Order: sequence, then structure tokens, then C-alpha cells
Amino acid sequence: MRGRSDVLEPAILGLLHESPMHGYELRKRLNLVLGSFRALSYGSLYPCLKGLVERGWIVGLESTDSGHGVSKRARIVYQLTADGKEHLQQVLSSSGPSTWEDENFDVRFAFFAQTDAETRLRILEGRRTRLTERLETVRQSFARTRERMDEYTLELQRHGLEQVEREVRWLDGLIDNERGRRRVRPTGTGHPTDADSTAAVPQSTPARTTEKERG
Amino acid sequence: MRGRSDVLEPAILGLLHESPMHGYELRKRLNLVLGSFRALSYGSLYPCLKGLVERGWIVGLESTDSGHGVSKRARIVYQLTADGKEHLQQVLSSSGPSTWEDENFDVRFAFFAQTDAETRLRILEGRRTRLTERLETVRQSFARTRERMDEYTLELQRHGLEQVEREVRWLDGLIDNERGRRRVRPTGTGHPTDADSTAAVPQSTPARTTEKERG
DNA sequence: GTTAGCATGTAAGGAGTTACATGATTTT
DNA sequence: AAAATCATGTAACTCCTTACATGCTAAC
Repeated sequence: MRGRSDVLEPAILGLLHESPMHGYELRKRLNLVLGSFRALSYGSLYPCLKGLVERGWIVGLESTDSGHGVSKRARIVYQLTADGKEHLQQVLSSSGPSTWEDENFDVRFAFFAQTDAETRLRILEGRRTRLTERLETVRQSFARTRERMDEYTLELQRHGLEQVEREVRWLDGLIDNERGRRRVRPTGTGHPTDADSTAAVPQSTPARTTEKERG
Repeated sequence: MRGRSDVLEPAILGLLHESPMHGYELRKRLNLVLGSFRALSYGSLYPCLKGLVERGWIVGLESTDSGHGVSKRARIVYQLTADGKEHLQQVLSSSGPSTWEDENFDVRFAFFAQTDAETRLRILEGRRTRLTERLETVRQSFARTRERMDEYTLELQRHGLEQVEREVRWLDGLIDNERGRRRVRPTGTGHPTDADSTAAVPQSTPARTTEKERG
């Protein structure tokens, strides 16, 4: 009944740690953080917020005014409680198998700035291992069945493998970077793009884990 | 209650059109066809097969022997009925908006060998348009919010955009190919791999849509 | 003879979606 | 004054997973 997502909850807590927000705004930010640009629905968001309030990790405060003068319609601005902050830090310091799964990895990565260096490295390496394992399995069944497959299926498989291989190389770059070797991102054949600027990941961003407050 | 997937059903029908199979085998093949290598569970597969039988699109025949002599344990080999074949052809000739969504595209592509050329082109172009639209939206919000984002979030976004850009270029190659221009796949920086062979998509595979049988 | 893999299923539940319902505020 | 977009929510439903239950067959 109540949505206890393992993806949504950390994402909401992480965003609210950066700054308090109301649901509608949260949703838009969430859509960028949550993997591949999919649109989260209110039907998931609001019940999840409700659950977080019930567990005492966030509180919702009515706000008629929101800074720039004119009184807008009443909206509920959510923010972390002391318990919520503590819980978030606990979540952010975890690095078990679930963190390197497809659904969870992106969200964890999105909040790496709030994660300590060791945990970052463990997650990146776990993710890398997971992907190379998968690569092995798929390559084998690919080799076994390639004669029986038509060319479209073949192309789909080949493309899928290539995508994962690229992902592994991306992780390699990030891991090297975390270790302080400052390897340059392999831009490869990538056409120049708005997005394709010099966004190299920092050598070591000081983790904000010490910011812990208690109520 | 009964699983009426829009992804699973066409995939099953498509595979059974290639050759009759029992559930266990079907699952393994399905895992390769169904996007990104995820493992489909029996809890989805068998109820879905049941539903397909109920609607008369497939039949399950007990088989104690399976070709090479020794009598194995009883398994249920499923195959398409005449109605099922008809239905499949109808599904395969559709090219509406739903076909170029993330969840559906891969499955449709996997059965392109059974799809006529016009439909193939419409799906590829629809998919391309969908992706470039998404790219535009994300690029804009990326440009608007990049100052406020930490470097990890930035890197995640950049990587996400790059992935989609690459996907668009892949589609460009396929579209050119469908039009008979036989453009060579841009191998780029891709390391040589088992998968990275000469799997160029055919110029034009004759569609088997004329194979239609009636009961 | 016991582990691993083949083979078929069911029941309960999780994580989300769509569609609905409502109303305020801003823009055209 | 109409249309778009902001803002919050609920109910029903979908698709899928996990865990359970069962038993056969091959390999070590």
C-alpha cells in the first residue's frame, strides 16, 4: 500500500538534505536524478512523502509565502528532521550488493558529494564487477547462439554489449579518478555537445559526512 | 491478476513463431531478447503463458520425448495457433507511439526480421524523434541548473546525455541502412571484442509477412 | 547418494503507473 | 475569460518479483 521504495526514499532524503522543497519542485529535481530521465508520477511521490513523515525522517511545513514577496498558494515545504539526517548518513555510508544494481546505482552516484571516499570507491568497484560478470554471461550465450540468430537480433545484442562495455570504461575512469590518478575521460568519437564540456569529476571532494547534527 | 504485459506477450509470440518451445527454454531466450539482460522470473512467465492459452493464441502440448531418443521428463511445448499467428502479424505491423518507448522498442527491434520494411523504418524514425525530444528537454534543464549542481551530479547528467546521443547515432546508422545507403557502422573508440565483429544489419531483409496462414 | 540443473507452477506482495478529483495562480 | 501550469492528493490497477512448493534427471 504505502510506497517504500529503495530508490525513491534515498533520492528524496538526499535532495531535501541539499535544501528544503515542496512536492511539486521535488518531482522535477527527482526526474533528473532518477536514472534515464523517466517521469516520476505524483501517485508515487506523495504517498512516499507521507511515509517519510510518518517515520519521522522529514516534516512538512505549510508555507504561504516563499521568499520573493507575493503570497502564493499554500504549499507544503518538506525538510529533514535530525532523525532523517542521521538515517540519510547511514544510507549513504552503505555499500552492499544492492547499491551496485541498476536501479540503485544512479541514485547513489548522484549523492556521491555527500558520500565518503571509501564508500564511493567500494560502490564504483562493486558496480564494475557486477557489469563485467554480466558481460561474461552474455558474451558466452552470444557466442553459443549467434549462428541461429537473424541479423537484427544479432545487432541488438552487439549494441547491448557495446553499451555495457562503454559503461565499464566509464567506471574505470571514475575509479582511477577516485584513486587520485586523474585520468582524463576518454572522449572518443563523441561529437561536441552542450553536455560534452570539461566536466571532469573532482580528484577528491571533501565528503560532508561530518556535518551531522543532532536534535 | 493475470499478467497482460505489452512487452512479454509479443516477445513470447515472436519467439514461438520462430520455433515451438517449452517454458523453461523460452525464459532463457527471452532474457536475451528482453532489454538489458535482466532475468525474467517464472512467476511472470507461466501466468502469461496461461493467459495466452486462454485467449487461444498458443497451445501447450505435453511432450515426453524431445527429438534425440531418450524420453525426458514431461514438459509442455507451446506453439502458435492460427489465431496467434494472425494476432502476431497484427502486432508486428503496428508502429504507433508505444512502439518507440523504452520498454517496447527493444522487443520490436528483436523481431524486425519478421517485420516489413516500412514498419521498421517508421519505428526507427519514431524512436529517433522520441530520443532527440528527450535530449532537448534534458539539455535545457541541464543548462539551467548546471551551476547549482555538484560535480558528481554533473558527471551523471553528462554521461546520461552522452549515452542517449550515442543511441541516436546508432539509430541514424540503422535508418540509413534501411534506406539502402549501406552506411558503415561507426565503430569509434570501441575496443575490439567478441561482440564487435562485422554484424552489419542487412540492407533489406525480405519481410515474412506474406507467410500468413489461416485456420 | 547428493548436488546441480531441468521443469512447472502458485501466493503474496512491492514499486510503480494511470486516471481521477480539486483548486489556486499565472500567462495569453 | 480561457488556457496553461502550479500544487496536492487518492483509488484502482499493472506488471513484475520473491519466496514457496514440487518433483525429475544428469553428473560427480
